[in-house]
Amino acid sequence: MSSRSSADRYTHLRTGCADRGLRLTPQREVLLRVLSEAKGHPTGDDMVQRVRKVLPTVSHATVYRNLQELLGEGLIRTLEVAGTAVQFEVNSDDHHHFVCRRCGHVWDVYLSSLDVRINRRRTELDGFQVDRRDVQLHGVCAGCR
Amino acid sequence: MSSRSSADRYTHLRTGCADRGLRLTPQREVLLRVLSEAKGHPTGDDMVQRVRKVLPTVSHATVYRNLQELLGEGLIRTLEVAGTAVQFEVNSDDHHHFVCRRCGHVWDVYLSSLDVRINRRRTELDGFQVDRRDVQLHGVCAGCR
DNA sequence: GTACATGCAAAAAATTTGCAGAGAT
DNA sequence: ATCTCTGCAAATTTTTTGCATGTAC
Repeated sequence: MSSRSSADRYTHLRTGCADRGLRLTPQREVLLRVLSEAKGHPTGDDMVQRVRKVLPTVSHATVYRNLQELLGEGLIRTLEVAGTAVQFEVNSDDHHHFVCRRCGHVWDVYLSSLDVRINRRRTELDGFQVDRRDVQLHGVCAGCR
Repeated sequence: MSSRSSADRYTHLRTGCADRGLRLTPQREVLLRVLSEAKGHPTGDDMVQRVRKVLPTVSHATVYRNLQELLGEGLIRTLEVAGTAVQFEVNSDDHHHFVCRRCGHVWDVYLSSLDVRINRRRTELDGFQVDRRDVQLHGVCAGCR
């Protein structure tokens, strides 16, 4: 309900890494910090730039590899915005998104309730583990109408 | 409810283009056909290859430009799968998706009901036009567990 | 000590752009 | 005649890979 603080997010990511046996290298540590402090929806390259403010020699490869790893562990997630680089977001608040199909901008959407009922007859998900339900509203924002 | 046929999808796309003043060039016509017949979630480059089966000289630029245009008009949509090319899908059935965070594969999910209530106090969407509500389930598929 | 992580540098993949000419209305 | 659309070709952007070296545990 209440927004999680940046420090909380950092702790959550750090614990998540530890639990999964991911070592806490300086590069990864800075990335986690950057992620936990991120507002909006930075791209992979954004992240490289931000980490470089602290560790100027960090390589693209390292940041991208780490992002992939965190994604695979479910610690961060991505957003779909066609025609741009993948945008990342830290798993924290339970919020959703509106994406404008004209300008591609993303707005956060908070729900007061969400009821999703899967049609099991038409959907094959046996043995699947569902960790998250994301709602994306698509349309045209006020500025683009 | 029932699946729309490929011919119906094609008609829908073609009408959509006409309504918006998009000319029906041979290249665009083949692309619409390819889109309407697409199973799964082809990438931009997939689409180039498929159009080239009919028009071998079509350029990347043309296909990508057209995809962007159709996206902007809301006639097709994209899916988010980190670490892959953008995947497209024709606006047709009212289905949703499960994305495996390990292998990145996408499964179609059909819902028997969907109730989304926006918290207006916390969400600023005044003057926004919402055309679609997409649910993405995230987790780990049976094969990756 | 050992598996994991990084840097480097290059390659691969994906997408966009400018411009001149062709085609639709 | 005009405005849209295309092809070409190159550039840009984004992401990944292989391998030798370094380091957290």
